[in-house]
Amino acid sequence: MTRQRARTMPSVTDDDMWLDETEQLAWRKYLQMHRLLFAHLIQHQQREFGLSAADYEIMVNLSEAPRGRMRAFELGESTLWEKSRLSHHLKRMEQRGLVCREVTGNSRSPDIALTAAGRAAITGAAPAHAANVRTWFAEAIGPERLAVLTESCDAVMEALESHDCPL
Amino acid sequence: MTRQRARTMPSVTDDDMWLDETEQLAWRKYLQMHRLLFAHLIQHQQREFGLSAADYEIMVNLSEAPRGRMRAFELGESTLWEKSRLSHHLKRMEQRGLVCREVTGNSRSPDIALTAAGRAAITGAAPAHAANVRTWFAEAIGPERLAVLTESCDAVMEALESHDCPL
DNA sequence: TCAACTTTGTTGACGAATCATCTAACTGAT
DNA sequence: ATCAGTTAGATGATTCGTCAACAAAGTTGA
Repeated sequence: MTRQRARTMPSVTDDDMWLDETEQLAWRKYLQMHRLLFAHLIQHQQREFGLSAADYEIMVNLSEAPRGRMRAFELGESTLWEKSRLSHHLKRMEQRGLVCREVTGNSRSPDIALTAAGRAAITGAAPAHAANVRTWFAEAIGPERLAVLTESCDAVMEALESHDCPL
Repeated sequence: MTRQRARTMPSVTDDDMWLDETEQLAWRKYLQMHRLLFAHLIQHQQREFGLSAADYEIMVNLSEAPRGRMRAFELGESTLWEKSRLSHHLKRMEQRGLVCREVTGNSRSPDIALTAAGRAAITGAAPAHAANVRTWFAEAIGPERLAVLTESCDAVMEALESHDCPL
């Protein structure tokens, strides 16, 4: 599996630098699948519930939090978003009335909490979203291949962690 | 009361609407893997070569085209981008000197072609990109699982096409 | 107590993506 | 030839995401 025939200098004409046919196909198909799947999921959710993927991600995290409230940086950790993106997006969601900032007794930065409208929005959207993920992803792939996919995801993430890049 | 299992109609209270543990895990892991993988790929390419994922996608298509030139709508078909996104992005790439618009003999809309600088940019970046995709994706997953993944992608795309949504 | 440092969060500017709209060119039928 | 319908492409407004800089606390240490 390792690439034998390593040369002294990388060159664009050197086949070893490139993906072979199968890898190429797998990669392109993966890219296409991901793009299509997300186009469908997002479009659905946007059209039916007015929630973007970003909105949804925030609100799922909030709704699963112990008391329905989290500090902004905790949201940042679970979503892996940049803090500025998070800040900007929370401001917009606050203006739309989906979340609010509430100061807890002590004088730390405020918690982010779902408003009643916000909670209604996810609980309204979640079933349809779950159903879509199920039919288009989980059921389409099927249990055996899904298990393999999960392994593959682990393998990729391990490779990312071990191989150079601390990101 | 609402907990009894509906048989005839789908319902939000029906367990069948939700993802089970395994599906849930698979989906979240997939989301996380994709996010991490792309963060690494894009960051690398951006940092080392100043090319975004979008730039790269355009230029790969152009470099593989018969005579290194394509009509804009052909690029649109192979990238699956919206035409306005394509138009905006091509304008920016043109301003950066990566591509140019060239009118071919007859009076149709101009072809999009790589400039010398543009060609140099991909041929410079492509090996590193291919190597990254290989180590982080193809080799990490391994040939057997990669084959299964490819099947899964096909299955998802079929499901998307058959099931309602014309997108 | 004071200064350096880290953590948490905000802001503004700019690049990128989407949507709706608009234009020009091609197609084809009368 | 002309009018309608489609296709290819551009544009502007709006929104989203990133980057860099900033600010306000909290922490550590002399």
